Amino acid sequence: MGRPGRVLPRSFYARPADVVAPELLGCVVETETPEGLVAVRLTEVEAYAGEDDPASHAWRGPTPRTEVMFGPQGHVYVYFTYGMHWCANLVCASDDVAAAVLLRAGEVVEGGALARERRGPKPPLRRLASGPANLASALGLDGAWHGRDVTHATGAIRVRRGPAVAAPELLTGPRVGITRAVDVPWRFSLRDDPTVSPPRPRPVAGA
DNA sequence: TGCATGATGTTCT
DNA sequence: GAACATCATGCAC
Repeated sequence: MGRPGRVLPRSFYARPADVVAPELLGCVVETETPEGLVAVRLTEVEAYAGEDDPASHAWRGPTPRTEVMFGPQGHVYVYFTYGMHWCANLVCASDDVAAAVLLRAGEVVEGGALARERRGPKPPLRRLASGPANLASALGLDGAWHGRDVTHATGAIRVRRGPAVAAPELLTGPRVGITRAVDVPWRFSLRDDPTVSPPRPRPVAGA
């Protein structure tokens, strides 16, 4: 009974990333593996527009790494960064627009024991899936998941619609951890939610 | 409580 | 060879 609404259809993702992103807040990402099921309610996401967005990995056109974003929407783009972390995006828009939404943080609502096992004993509960690499880790996501379809109710990864988020609970601001297009307010999060990762000061380039 | 820094490897110039 | 959609730790206050 704890399950939220139905699995989001492909049409949900067939819109610009900055439209899809805020609507993903409150929705629940589930991964199912032999180890068990983990479900995370999204509290923080970021939109990346593709080739028109200098901050996007797809900015310079398709590469072996980013070609999933140039494919059909409703798939997951998983990338490895900083030599040790996996991060996950949901591909949006249309086949010829490489837009995606980065999953930045969430609240573990099911499978807490398994998420804890994956993340180790140290992090407090609210930080099990706080931050894009932590979220991916809690869900057990890695390169093996790259390109998978998230729109099938029977798939190993899927996204369920959550309760609608009221406007006052929605917070927008600049994206985190990037050096280009830093002023574009495409970070979306739930106000006052303890699982949202703190904004960190950007390095002052050449100050 | 908050900032500075090291870890660690893939991707692109 | 440099940059990178990050995280945890350590030290200062």
